[in-house]
Amino acid sequence: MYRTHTNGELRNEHINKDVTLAGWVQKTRDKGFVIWVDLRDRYGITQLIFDEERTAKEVMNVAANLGREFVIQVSGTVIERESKNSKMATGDVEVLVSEITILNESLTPPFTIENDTDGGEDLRMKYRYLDIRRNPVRENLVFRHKVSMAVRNYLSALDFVEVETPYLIKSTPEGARDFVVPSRMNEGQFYALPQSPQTFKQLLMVGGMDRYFQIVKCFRDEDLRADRQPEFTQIDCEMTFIDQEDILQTFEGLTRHLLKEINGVEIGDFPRMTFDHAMKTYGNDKPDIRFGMEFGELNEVAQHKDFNVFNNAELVVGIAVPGANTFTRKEIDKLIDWMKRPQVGALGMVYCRCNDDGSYKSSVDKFYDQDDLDKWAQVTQAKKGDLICVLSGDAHKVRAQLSALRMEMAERLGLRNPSKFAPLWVVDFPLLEWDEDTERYHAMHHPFTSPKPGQMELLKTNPGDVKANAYDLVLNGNEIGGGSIRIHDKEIQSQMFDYLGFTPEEAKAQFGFLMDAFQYGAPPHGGIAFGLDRLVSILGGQETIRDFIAFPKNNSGRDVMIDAPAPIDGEQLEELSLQLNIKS
RNA sequence: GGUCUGGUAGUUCAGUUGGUUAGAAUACCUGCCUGUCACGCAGGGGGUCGCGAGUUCGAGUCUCGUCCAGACCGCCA
Repeated sequence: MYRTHTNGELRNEHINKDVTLAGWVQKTRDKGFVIWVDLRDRYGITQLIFDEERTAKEVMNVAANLGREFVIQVSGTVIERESKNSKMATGDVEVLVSEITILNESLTPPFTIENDTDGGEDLRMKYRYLDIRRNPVRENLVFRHKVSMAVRNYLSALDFVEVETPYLIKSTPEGARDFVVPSRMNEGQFYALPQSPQTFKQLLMVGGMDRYFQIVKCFRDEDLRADRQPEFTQIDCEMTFIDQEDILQTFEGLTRHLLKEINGVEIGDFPRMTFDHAMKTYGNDKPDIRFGMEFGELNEVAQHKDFNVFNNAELVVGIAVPGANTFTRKEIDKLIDWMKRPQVGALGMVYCRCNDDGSYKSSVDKFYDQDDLDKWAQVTQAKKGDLICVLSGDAHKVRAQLSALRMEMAERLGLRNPSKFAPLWVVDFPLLEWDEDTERYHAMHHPFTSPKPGQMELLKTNPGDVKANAYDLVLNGNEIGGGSIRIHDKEIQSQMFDYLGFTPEEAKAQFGFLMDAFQYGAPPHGGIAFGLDRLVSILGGQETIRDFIAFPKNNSGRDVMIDAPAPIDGEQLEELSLQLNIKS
């Protein structure tokens, strides 16, 4: 037996007990006459004591030569400490060691194994197994486990069944790039790793499973972000004989349950907002509604003066940044530069200080008098002390730019409080989205999404206006889930593929299996998928999902610990009938 | 594909206008220390300034290229 207790366990009531402990050496404090060793495991730290009067010389010698992260096993007696440490759970006691075994030595770790490590991101990823020994990382993984279990328990209680779907499937041109896997037994052919189990879960509904979920890895070969990994985990769900309202109710219930169980936060009915309203009011289809700064459209009050920049713009729109009239000219100029960076792409910004005495001072006083500016303030709901920021130009672009400004200002003003939770349903998404590159419409959600009832005809005349039975769940400005009511009729599905530019042959080759299935009594169905990594990080109050993934990839999609991806040897290529054609 | 930031001791960083032997903290090693818990004290070792080229009497510092890391835009149905 390696241990009788963990290192988080011993208390006053264990005094005089003989115990055996095992773990890692966190730190040794060698005073000569006495040596203390902090012994660590997942559960905590227990102080060991070696004392020249009570400890055998050989044992004392071993203790004096312990290094950080050595793995040891000790036996001894629990004793009361002479000086207690109220900051430690085990701080009333220590173990007087009589036997010690070094189970494994350790090199000096390249960074400190402490809550606030001195190690940089890079190094921590390379030695992730050491990083995982640190409390914050370990706690995040345990936190993720708790969320997963809460999801499984909640959905299982509602008769959802977790079914595994295959990872080796078929590549499709829609959506993100696929990761592909060559097939040795089928020369020149490739599997693709799923971007989501979408078609399989629909086939499970055709198969009569009624309610399905799966906590499942998905794969997308696209560039990474702080909140985006090439392999990520979804809570994938699908239900039969339901309409949109059933889905929203069910998964609002799940989310409310998680917020309560995990965060102890009680939230009533989630607000709902149409896609159009979200874009108009927040410039964004995933608005953070923890704070205001709603858009005020100023075309009526700001155009038809002598200011041609506004007169020529499709949209003039502004926000009132609370309490920001204290910004100096220099700070505002810096902000305008920030807005002009290519990442945001604004051409300029007009501002107006709302003075504490009720007067206004704007960067365009030449064109607008106090009455004009007062109207701006009314439209943007600006109060005394605020700073109104106004952008103009192409409506689509300007909304995106103002949205970026809104989020940046919220960040700077500390309005993005991670312990506050503001969920929101965004509904009535457009079915289609115009793609500039290919000059055609493509599915905004995916090609299996059903249009709103009675809108099939509109597809022929105004495809961009067709709304879909599609919805997103937004939490604190992050899309944490999205789904739709699916098409379950072969004819409508064929028409949809047709509108999306698939020839009947292509549609049959790629999704023939699904349309075949629809001919055998496919029931009405729909579902939703949550991004687990993102959900967990938001519930955990943190920004990056990497901290909640045991072995994440870096910015360029590499695993720096195992050094993947890596070349394969000629023999493997030969076996797969592959030849490399590397340029440069 | 693009924009920006960074790369100096094991680690985190400083390094002025281009100028002596490149520093600090921490980690590591040695010794001392009768209750430590961020122990303390004394001493010590430790550098391909990411890599390559250029400018210069002289480059950690300036220029160009390149590699790596991070954030963002494009992309992510």
